[in-house]
Amino acid sequence: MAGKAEARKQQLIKAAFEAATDKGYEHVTLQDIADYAEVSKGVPNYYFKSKGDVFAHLFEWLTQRIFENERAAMDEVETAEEKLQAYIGQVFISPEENRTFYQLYLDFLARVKQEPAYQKINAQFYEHCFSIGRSIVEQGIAEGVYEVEDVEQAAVMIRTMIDGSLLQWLMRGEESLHDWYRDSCHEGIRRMLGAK
Amino acid sequence: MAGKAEARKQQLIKAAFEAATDKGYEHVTLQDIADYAEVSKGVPNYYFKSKGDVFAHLFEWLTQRIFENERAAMDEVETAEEKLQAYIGQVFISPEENRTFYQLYLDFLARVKQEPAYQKINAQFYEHCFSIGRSIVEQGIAEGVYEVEDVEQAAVMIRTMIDGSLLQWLMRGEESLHDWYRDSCHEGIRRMLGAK
DNA sequence: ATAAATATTTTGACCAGTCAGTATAATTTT
DNA sequence: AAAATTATACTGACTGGTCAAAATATTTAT
Repeated sequence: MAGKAEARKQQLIKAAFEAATDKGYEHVTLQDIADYAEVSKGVPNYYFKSKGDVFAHLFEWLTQRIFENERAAMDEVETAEEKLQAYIGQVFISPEENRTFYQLYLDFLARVKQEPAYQKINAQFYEHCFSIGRSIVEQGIAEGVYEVEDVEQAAVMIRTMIDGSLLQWLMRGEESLHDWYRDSCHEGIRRMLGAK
Repeated sequence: MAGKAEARKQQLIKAAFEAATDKGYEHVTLQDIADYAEVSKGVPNYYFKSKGDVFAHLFEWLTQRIFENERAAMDEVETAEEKLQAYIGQVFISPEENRTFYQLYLDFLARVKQEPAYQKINAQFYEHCFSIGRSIVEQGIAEGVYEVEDVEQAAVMIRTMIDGSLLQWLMRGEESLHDWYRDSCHEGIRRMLGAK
């Protein structure tokens, strides 16, 4: 039963996610992961090489999920401007989800330097983000609504703006600024792209 | 000898900074701080309430120092465009310094949620950053080189862009992209400000 | 089909190591 | 000598990982 083992792993990753959301990344112990998954202490180490291995898989799951949601939101609409709006809208999905997901993402980022595995996962995530940016910019140029010299630069800067905005919103801890950051980010990106 | 105690504290903060740079924030122990300061284990606890207290002071020192350097760089020049360039130039001071300082700053950011004291220190830092942004934007408008509707929004977005760029550069781990991110960030901000 | 044998998964006690903080002793300063 | 400062030994709590035994599932033999 290979599927069974995979399901267990998923269960443990989910448990680690919930534990991290509740207690904060750095305070999660193997015991916590086991408790949240309602299994005994030995199980995480049976399915994963180590605690760090559990978190690496969680990081992968997290970034994959964020990316897929963003991509899916964009696929719902047609024009470049609509796609940008859908993208931003999905990124700034809600204060609750953003707090949970982005705080954990930030915890991972802080450890990228120490964990080569994390760096690779994040590089993949960035690549996905850049591909989203590129497709919006290229389409926008084709539609004649954007005007940029360097598509790659614009694609990268879109994500820069998004991460900077989310980070700042999260750090300021003011729930109510969520809409403001979403709109400011959106507006800033449009100005950067020379939107008509 | 009040000055003596203050000097000792400074020595311990510096030691914590060096230890964190070498071993990574989360791996620094009280023993490390003592070792780097070349004192014995009991000393940090004599001058600070706890290890967390040492780090809180380090965080304050770090953000204060970053801000003062930025402000000083700007004061060297006259026009808004020059000030923006000086600001960006100081932010992207060098790959080595950026890696050290910004990695540690990131470690702190990841813990802002858990530590109310950190949140306050960072709020103060942001306030300083925004004041820099405001002064550049206001002067630029007065000089007729920038054109923005909302000064406060522009000021905040400048820092958003900077933090996003530094974060991404740091995460990608490609030393050589440093100049590229500096220039892209600069260019992006100028476009955002509607620079002539 | 049933029982025995084998393989897989789960349990939880345990170990070895770490570390923050404390207590007390020694030393230096005033 | 008294007070302030520093050194050192110690404690108590905690954690990641191990492992032998138990439970459960799967396969094989009768």
